[in-house]
Amino acid sequence: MSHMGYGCLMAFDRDHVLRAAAALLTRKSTATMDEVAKAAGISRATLHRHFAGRDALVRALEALGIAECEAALDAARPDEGPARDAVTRLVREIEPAAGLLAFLYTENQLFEGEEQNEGWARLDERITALFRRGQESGEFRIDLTPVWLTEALYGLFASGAWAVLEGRVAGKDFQFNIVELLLGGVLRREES
Amino acid sequence: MSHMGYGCLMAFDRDHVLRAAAALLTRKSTATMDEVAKAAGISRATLHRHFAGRDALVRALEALGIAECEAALDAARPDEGPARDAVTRLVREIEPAAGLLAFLYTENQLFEGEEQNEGWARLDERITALFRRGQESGEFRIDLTPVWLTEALYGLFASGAWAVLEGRVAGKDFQFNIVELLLGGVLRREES
DNA sequence: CTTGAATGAGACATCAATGTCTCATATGGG
DNA sequence: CCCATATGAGACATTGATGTCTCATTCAAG
Repeated sequence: MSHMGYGCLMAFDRDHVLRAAAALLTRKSTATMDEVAKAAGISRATLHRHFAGRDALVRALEALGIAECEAALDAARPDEGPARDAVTRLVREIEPAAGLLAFLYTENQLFEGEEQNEGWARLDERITALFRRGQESGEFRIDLTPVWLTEALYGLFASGAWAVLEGRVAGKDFQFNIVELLLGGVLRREES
Repeated sequence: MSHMGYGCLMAFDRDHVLRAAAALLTRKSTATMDEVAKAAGISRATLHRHFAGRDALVRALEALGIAECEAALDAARPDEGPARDAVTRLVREIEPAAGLLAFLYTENQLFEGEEQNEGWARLDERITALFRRGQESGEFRIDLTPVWLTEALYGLFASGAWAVLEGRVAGKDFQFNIVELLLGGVLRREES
């Protein structure tokens, strides 16, 4: 009782449960608590003991998604080197979280109330800053706002994640597809 | 009674109701039948008389979205002129339906059962064909598959619609933002 | 005016998911 | 071995949305 810290007997792995929930909800955003529990391999009672309710579960997933994105941003070193390379690194680092991100992106109920997690604003700011840096260095065109580019990047993440999920595109092309489309666009160019 | 065709006394405007529902559900995808009815300015009873249930309503919205997209494709003349111009026309024509499209795009329950509306497949095919035409004519790069480009276009539509809805980007920039990003990409180029 | 049709308002039953509870069981530590 | 703790299974009440029903009202046509 003294130190009930993590790791005593706990057959319960919070991280594992969250990831299972994310994987399921990415495919079926209306999944029941029962289905989530089943997907995580635990009973509904246990799921409910650790997450006060569906809302709390979604909030936890939101926090997880934000944390993974921030970690990805850290790992991508967005302030180093050419902005285009930083964008490439960012997409690569965020790829494992793309499914979760796609789910959260569509869970617009999160953004209904005014009490939205300020983590999104931080993320937006960091990604926006990256695009702005690319514009100021002359690498990126300046007629598309950094805010729009950030939104578009989210959309491409969602599209990419779903396209892979449904088997329309190969999972190994995820990074290539997003980076090449975002940076280079569709038009063919004669260039270096 | 003889000819109860549309237009007798009907204060009920099916199209108006569907558009109100689309506008509401685009912002709050979990809106109640009650809220939908209120948003459409009719009673829940009437709403229920014309749409057997929430499911039927969503199906009707799906059919409306597909019809609008097909109309947009027709109007865009995807087989005429340079493919890049056809894409530009397509984005312009589809813009009014972008919000509805974004809602349907996230309503992935529609694609759970195997009985998904074949209209999507037709649309996918037509848009994919446009990108393929651009590749074959040498306008578009060939290292991004037409299928991915189609998925990405959907994602950009959703991103654009939401960004406008939340006031992050100006509505008048919708077409420009999407077309320029999709065709030209972010990288700055020295060119014509 | 009279009539038929559609609507609005509200009552009502139904149903699914949620949240809470109890109890039996297993498991690890002392 | 004994105890504490966490879990699984399931019963149970609650809640919110849904779908159905009735009835009064309105409105246009005849």
